[in-house]
Amino acid sequence: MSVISHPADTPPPEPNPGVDTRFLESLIGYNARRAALAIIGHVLPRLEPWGLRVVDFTVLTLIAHNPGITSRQVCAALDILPPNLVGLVRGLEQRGWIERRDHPTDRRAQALYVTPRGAAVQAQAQALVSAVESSDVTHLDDVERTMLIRLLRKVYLGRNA
Amino acid sequence: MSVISHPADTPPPEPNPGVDTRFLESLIGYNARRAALAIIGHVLPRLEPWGLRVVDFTVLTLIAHNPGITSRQVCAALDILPPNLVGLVRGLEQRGWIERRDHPTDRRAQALYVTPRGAAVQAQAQALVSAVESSDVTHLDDVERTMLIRLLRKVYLGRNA
DNA sequence: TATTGTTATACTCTATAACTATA
DNA sequence: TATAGTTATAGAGTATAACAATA
Repeated sequence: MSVISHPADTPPPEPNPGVDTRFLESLIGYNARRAALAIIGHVLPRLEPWGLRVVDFTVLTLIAHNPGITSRQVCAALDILPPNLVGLVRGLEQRGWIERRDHPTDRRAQALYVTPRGAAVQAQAQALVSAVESSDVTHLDDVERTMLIRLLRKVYLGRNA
Repeated sequence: MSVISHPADTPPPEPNPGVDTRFLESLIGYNARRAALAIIGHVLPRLEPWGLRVVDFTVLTLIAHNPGITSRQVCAALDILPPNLVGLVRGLEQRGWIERRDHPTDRRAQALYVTPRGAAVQAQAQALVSAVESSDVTHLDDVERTMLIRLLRKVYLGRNA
């Protein structure tokens, strides 16, 4: 595919009058990707003031909502490979937003916690992300939004929507 | 975010029992991305026998459906940057699936066409992709599928669904 | 023997700058 | 002056192998 991301907030690709894209537009994968990139395109520049990328926000959020979570669990939840998480965690730690403590029962692992400052940043960013999703995507009413999420979950989970 | 792609057909990430991902799961962007990656994960290995990646298939399809289309138009339709398309077009050409001819009116541009072999490959691949989408994603009935696509288009186009 | 976190590294994907030949 | 296609290259993002410490 490719329907890509770009500099940050490039205008949405088409409509490209002369070109027939009907087959691609009949594919759920194509449309889901375009929708995801459109939303990320809106969220990205609004997180930039904090120096947060979407991944950073996602990891920070997961730690905020799951005090004491391990790196391994973050990796599993977000499907990030362990080597690629190392830098993300280090970045958040260096900015004083999270801290690592000894894991209570497993001395190999480390328990991750947000600091008070990290919690504040996360809360603001979360509010902002929620707002962007339900304002920029406000072409959808609540029923449609709920329906859309249910259908998407059905696609990637298979029935347990 | 990250909910990534992986080796090719890694099992879908979670469910990760202990971890609270409720906020992320309330986001359309998160769910759309997961759905897109799940589908791509199914399509990818099935295109591999032809040596086609998803981008290759998308470009080939666009040329097949739009004889005489220019590189610039392909870029605009798929939101690929021109430098990144060069290698894709060259690859398809070297395999004898597309050819470039002089553009009838603009001597800077070149018109792209599928060859008979290219058309055959594209038709098979298209049938396969359609089949994968409506079998692996068959958790959705036709009504749901139509609804899902309409809602996704509404997200990235804004009303003209 | 398997797992956690880590380093180092490779590979792919996406983006920028700059050039040529036309328009 | 602007656009189509191209080269070269830089930078993200994603993946693999291998190791020390612990389970």
